[in-house]
Amino acid sequence: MTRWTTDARSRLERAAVDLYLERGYAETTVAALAERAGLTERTYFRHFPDKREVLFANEETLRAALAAAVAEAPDGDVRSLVRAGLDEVARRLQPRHAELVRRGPIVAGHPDLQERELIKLASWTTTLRDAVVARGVDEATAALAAAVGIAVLDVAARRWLAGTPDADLVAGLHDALAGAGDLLGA
Amino acid sequence: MTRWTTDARSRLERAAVDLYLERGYAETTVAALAERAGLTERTYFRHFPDKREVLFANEETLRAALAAAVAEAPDGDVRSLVRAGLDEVARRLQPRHAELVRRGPIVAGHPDLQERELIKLASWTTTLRDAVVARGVDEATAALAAAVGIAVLDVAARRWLAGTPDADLVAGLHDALAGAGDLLGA
DNA sequence: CGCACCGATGTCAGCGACTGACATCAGGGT
DNA sequence: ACCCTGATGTCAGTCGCTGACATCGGTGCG
Repeated sequence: MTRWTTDARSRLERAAVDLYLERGYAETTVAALAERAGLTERTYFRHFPDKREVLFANEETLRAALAAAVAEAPDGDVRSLVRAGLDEVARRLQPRHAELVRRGPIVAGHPDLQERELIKLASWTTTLRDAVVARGVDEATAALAAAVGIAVLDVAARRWLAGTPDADLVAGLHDALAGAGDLLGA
Repeated sequence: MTRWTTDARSRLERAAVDLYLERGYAETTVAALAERAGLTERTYFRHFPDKREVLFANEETLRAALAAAVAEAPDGDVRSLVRAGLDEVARRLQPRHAELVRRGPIVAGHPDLQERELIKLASWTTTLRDAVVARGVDEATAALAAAVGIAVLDVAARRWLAGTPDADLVAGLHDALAGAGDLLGA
């Protein structure tokens, strides 16, 4: 029983997706967004550092899960470490198909938002690299494996988002990894 | 003999690097940058769409060269097409080691600039993919090969920038490609 | 029970990135 | 000579974002 509703943050997230879809991202003012959530512009900026971040709030959770999965993976081989991490992310993405499909067009339509998405991906890459290094792999190998792994995950995820909601992302990821192996190894 | 010096654009580019290094990116005002170049803030924005782009002006040239290299590559195999593109970029990057090392810390210190750099990389990926598709490769394979190829190039380039100016980026790229093949194909 | 403190929010003023509209002015072509 | 073009300057305004300070219900402590 607090004075303020405790879901300010999620109200802002919903208001953002709604308004960005209704009026477009560029045409939506942070003030308008906050008002839709029953808050002030200033309060918005206490929850999110800028106008874009509201669309990427949960990515941090995925990053942590990625690191944890690598840390707890049973085997010490580079390939299986990376795969453990990627699989975990894929598993967690799977139930969010609808949400991501809804958010997709917003991001696709605005370079600013694409940039933000790309830097999240890049942070996954460094996270994955560091987690693999922590398991005893040398830096150079880890950096290469992480970069390639995340790149493949990205391709698989895009394919998955373009398909039906019940398509299996984990399976798609494995296909893509195999495909990449064919391309590079032949 | 025009009324205005024709090198306004390059003056802005030099002023930007200088000031971003002297005072820092965030602390540098576009107005100050333009003044250093003997111009007005408004004029700056007629040459570059925003405060960051001045640091990435020539990337477009590289993108075009990447597309051209793939289009003119002799062999039709996916691997050699991608490799032709990556090699061309690496070759053109080689002489720019000093410049890139100088620009590196600026970009590294500011997420905004990293984002811009990442979206340039992403545009290389789609360019490469489209160029490979134009050579008759199916879309899915091309997308995967382009994503992995650019990711490997990125890793190789970072390694190269961390080393001595005379290190061979093309050779480093080939090493990285081989390394990625080992990782995925084993 | 009262009170002092805390934490989420509101208010206000201000900076800087970016844009649209209009003015200026040398050079080039007619 | 004259008009037109293109790069620039000037001005006003919007919006993202921030620091400083005020507000006020809840919480815990005496």
